[in-house]
Amino acid sequence: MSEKCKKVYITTPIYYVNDVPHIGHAYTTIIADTLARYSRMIGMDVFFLTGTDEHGQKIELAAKARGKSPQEYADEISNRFKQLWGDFEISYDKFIRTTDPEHMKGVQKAFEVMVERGDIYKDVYRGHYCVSCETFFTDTQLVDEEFCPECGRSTTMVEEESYFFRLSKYQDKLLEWYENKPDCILPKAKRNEVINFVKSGLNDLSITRTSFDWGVKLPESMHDPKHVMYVWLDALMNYITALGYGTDEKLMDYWPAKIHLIGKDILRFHAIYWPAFLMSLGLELPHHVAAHGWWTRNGEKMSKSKGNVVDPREIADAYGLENFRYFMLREVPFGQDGDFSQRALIDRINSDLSNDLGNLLNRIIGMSGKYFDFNVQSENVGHYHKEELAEVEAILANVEPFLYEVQTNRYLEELWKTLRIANKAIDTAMPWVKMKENKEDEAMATIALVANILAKVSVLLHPVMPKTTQTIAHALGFEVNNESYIRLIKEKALLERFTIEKVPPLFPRIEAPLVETPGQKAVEEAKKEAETKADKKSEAKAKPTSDEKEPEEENLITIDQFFKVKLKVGSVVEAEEVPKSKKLLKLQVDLGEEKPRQIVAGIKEWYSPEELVGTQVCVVANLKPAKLMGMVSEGMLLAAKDDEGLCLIRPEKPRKPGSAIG
RNA sequence: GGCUGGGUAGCUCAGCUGGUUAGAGCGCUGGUCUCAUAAGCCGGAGGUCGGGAGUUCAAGUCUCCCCCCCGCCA
Repeated sequence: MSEKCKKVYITTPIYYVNDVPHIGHAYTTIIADTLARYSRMIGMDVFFLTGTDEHGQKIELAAKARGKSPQEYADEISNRFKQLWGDFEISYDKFIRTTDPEHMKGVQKAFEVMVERGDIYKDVYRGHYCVSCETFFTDTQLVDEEFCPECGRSTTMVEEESYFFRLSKYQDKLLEWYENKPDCILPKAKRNEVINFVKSGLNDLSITRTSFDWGVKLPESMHDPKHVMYVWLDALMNYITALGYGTDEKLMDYWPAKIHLIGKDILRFHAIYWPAFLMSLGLELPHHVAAHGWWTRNGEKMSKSKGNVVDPREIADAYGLENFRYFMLREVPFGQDGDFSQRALIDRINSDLSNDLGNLLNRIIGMSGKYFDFNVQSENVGHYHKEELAEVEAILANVEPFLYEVQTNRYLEELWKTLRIANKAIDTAMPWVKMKENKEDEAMATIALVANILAKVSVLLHPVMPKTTQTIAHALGFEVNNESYIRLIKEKALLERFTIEKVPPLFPRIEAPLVETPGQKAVEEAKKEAETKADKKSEAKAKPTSDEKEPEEENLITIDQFFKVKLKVGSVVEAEEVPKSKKLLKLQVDLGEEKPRQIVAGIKEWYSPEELVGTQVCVVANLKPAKLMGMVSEGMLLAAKDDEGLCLIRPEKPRKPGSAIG
């Protein structure tokens, strides 16, 4: 952050109220909170925004299904977010809702400006509409030119009057932006994706709808009351309406945003549409759009249907909010997906927080108490520990950029290097030996060195763990704030003296998982993991070379879960090669339904079309349709493969097409 | 199918413009101190750097081909 921009504006996305808060929301918000706290600590004037996105047909319908008005429903979910952020002590300055009157006015104002700029025109929107999903799709999104990519049902062509935004007009300007500001999109790898997308050509954007009501109406000046704004136009504008755009603009000098934190799923909207809107409005572009990855379970995306959703509140309650924050920010490189497991969380807490950080404080408390009645002076640190000091300062002088690039994992890693230096210094200097030799100055210098390192780390760790670091600071006899930041970090100074206070261990070690809910499966697994681990330890000592078998790592499923997969016998009625494909055959398979299913299978290397026709196969019948080389595939064949090749799994005797397998 | 980014120790990953015995953290393991939360510190175990070919005095690091994974697009 350069000196000239003292104002720092940080945002999370506004969360859509069709879902209650989950770990992904918590992750984004905690990153943003950390950046906001850091910026405040170093003396910036920070405005930190979060909120909820509440318009759109989905909300309208969800409300109706619950017998509520959209507003009632939105209020309810929006409150859930507000409550969670309250409980998580998120330091936001404003919580915006797209149903706020000021926001809606601001969006209308923006619409008018875009019209004046000649960037909006009226036309007809043609799209393929899936009644079941209530969603429009373009030609290219359709599967086999007809079917819904979401649910596989057939779609109908619908035409609707709509206003369009001239996105195409901004293609070159966007490319210039990406070119001139290499770090406008973080992480860098994502930037290429965006550039590619833009280079491939931008279509103008349909930005209004007439098919539902729950949204921001067009401005009066348009005299077109049947249109409402499409959700993305409405939603993205929150970043400026929150500052009063179009109403009371006194906060607008926080613009442009320092950083928009988002999940990778909404990168396109933030890296393409949003900057184009801003250009149209004649506003500056944000400095960074930073997209993070997902939290997964065993590599799979969390979802309600899989029952593997992790509740952030539950984890934070069990393990401590700040430990949880530390874990999320330390565990995974920014932009990458991270796998959540209690094992990983526990390992982080034990090795990083208990062993390295917490224990260091205890060592200081122990020695200072025993040898110096809890009073330690730093006067001889420079004399006895010049090298360690220099090493630590060199590391700490270079950590800031990691935070700006949202490389929180690297940032924390660097801080921990200094803790290692501190722990090592104690072992090398051995103050207890020095005390016996009556070298009290040296012993005190070592303790003061370590106390200073811990003090500096506390300051830089404060944005991540606000309360814990304050506890550490208090135990050392100081306060984390802008003043101590300037003194300890900016000026690289030492605290002259420490008045140490004995506190109980900050991070008790955790032996076994503390939570039992993230899906029954997950619990058992976590328990088993812990037990195995414990067993291994004790067994290793008792009988080092036992031939114990590793317990099955595979996840056991219940019979109910198995029966979710509908397996059926099918007869191959047609088969043909897929041109240009080395692997694929296109089959028509009779599953006893009205008409045969089309199944595209990667078996060309092992089977010819001729030998398949008339034979029977086993088919996964309720697989979501997929599009392979432009052809829809409505199922999957069962087959076995080893290094000698692939063979199909077939019924031993012919069965009626459609017979269930189970 | 097109285009990014990857495939490096059990795990997660560093390795810039090619150059001495390929690194870190965690895990495992041997040792050691005692101020400390059975923590710390020191050491070890050895990974054909996805496969193959090539360029070079020299390649994880460049070129070509192939295999596999993630992502974006079609």
